Amino acid sequence: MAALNKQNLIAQDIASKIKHKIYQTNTYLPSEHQLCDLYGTSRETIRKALDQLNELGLIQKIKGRGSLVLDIQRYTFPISGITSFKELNATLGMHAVTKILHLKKTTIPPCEISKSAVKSQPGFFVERLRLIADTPAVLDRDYLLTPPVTKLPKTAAADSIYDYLENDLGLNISYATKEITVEKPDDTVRQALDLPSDGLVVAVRSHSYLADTTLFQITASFHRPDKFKFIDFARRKRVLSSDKPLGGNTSGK
Amino acid sequence: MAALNKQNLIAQDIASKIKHKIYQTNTYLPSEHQLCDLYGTSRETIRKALDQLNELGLIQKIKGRGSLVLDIQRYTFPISGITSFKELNATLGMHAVTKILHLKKTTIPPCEISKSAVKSQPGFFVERLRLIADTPAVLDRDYLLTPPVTKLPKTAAADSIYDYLENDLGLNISYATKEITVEKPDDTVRQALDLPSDGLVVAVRSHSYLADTTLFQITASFHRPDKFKFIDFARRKRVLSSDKPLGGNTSGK
DNA sequence: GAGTGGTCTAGACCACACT
DNA sequence: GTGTGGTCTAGACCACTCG
Repeated sequence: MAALNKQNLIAQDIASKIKHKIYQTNTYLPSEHQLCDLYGTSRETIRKALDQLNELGLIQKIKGRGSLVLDIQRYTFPISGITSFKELNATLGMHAVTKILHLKKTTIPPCEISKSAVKSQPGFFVERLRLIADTPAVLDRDYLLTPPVTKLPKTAAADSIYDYLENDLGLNISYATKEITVEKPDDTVRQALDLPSDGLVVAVRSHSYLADTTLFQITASFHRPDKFKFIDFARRKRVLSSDKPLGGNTSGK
Repeated sequence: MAALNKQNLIAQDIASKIKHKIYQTNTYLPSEHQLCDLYGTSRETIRKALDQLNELGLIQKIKGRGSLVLDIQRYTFPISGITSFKELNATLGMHAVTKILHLKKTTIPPCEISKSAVKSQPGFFVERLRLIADTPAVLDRDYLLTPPVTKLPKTAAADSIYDYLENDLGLNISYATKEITVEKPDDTVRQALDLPSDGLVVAVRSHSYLADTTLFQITASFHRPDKFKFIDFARRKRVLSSDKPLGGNTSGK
């Protein structure tokens, strides 16, 4: 399913060894040179594999010392980012259940779609309730646009939509924007999540795109405030601060 | 301040040109080959620069076509991730004001530090109120551990602690874990943010680390629910799913 | 000084998109 | 076919850490 190139295989192999404590927390991985021998590749390929693990927060590379296996995995494995509920459920062992409330083919009105979209689009609407330990925790509303998403069987919605889109429809899911706010629920949400009449709800709205930048999904997830937890691992990025262009070409005075 | 290597300079230059509309949204950047000529570097160096922009969500690389400038910058410039309030303020033009409520040197009790830390540590405690358009929006509580943070003048706290740590103390801020929940505020928070007695508050707690994995900061930010918005850009990562190690060595059945 | 990661190069071959 | 990005290589030099 994923790519079968060397750097990904190596990254997955090392990640798996970290997960299984073959490489232990607070110890160093073999040096890049040793990994070259181990996997029979060039150093740049090893480095690209390690970069993936670094980005995920599995390791920290320290110049002159080595690549240290970090401790954060426990609570940061793959949350945040763009991950499906089923994947979360699996990695966290949450013992959750999904109940489909609605699933229908409709025409999605522009207001439900990005501000930029002008005309309405056909697609699927799915409303699902997620129960954790038998109590309602999340209500998901998904709009799946039909130019890329041509079919959506009920079994896929009950299992994992992402899994279906990637493996059955062969879509190349690439990135998403996500926005978290706290707001007043509508009646459906309030009842489904069993919230008090003056209660608030955490709304996570996202737009998801394919590798060719096609928008294929708009989601709103409503979480009970007392069940909501969002965990993130972030690296410091220093790209956007300073402001003068390089010596190159345009924008002179 | 940042690194002075080619790939970073190129990334910053291109980011700046995107910001200034020299490279426009929904158009393609010059090809990697052209960028090689433009900057006089090898292609791998160009690619590493583009990878940074890709990771930030500024561009989308499409095989066979080119690197498309994305549209998302408007609302996703550098939020999320690990960014200081001052940086946010600057990039978003929020017109915000910081008021210092407390700043003192103390001994930080273990309970305020990571579960793993056992003994108490000396450090600074700072409590700051952030006003946006003259109304209280966020209360920040920062613990700065004194092994790395040796001094903390009041002017730094009023301006930007990150700026001070990076530029004056020369610390190499690298990564953070972050957790968002919704909870009942304590009295101080409720009063400072002017919340109703039964109201909720959004809590963002984070642990920040240096490049050598030293913990240097523990923060809790309390946001008024009606002012809170968290925006994120995320790329789909596919590293941690499958589970069999490579042909390499250990873990046989 | 020996070992580590950080950066960079100049090639190579591939897969994909467009025409 | 031409041009694009995706992957990979085998080297090089540097900066850092640690003994």
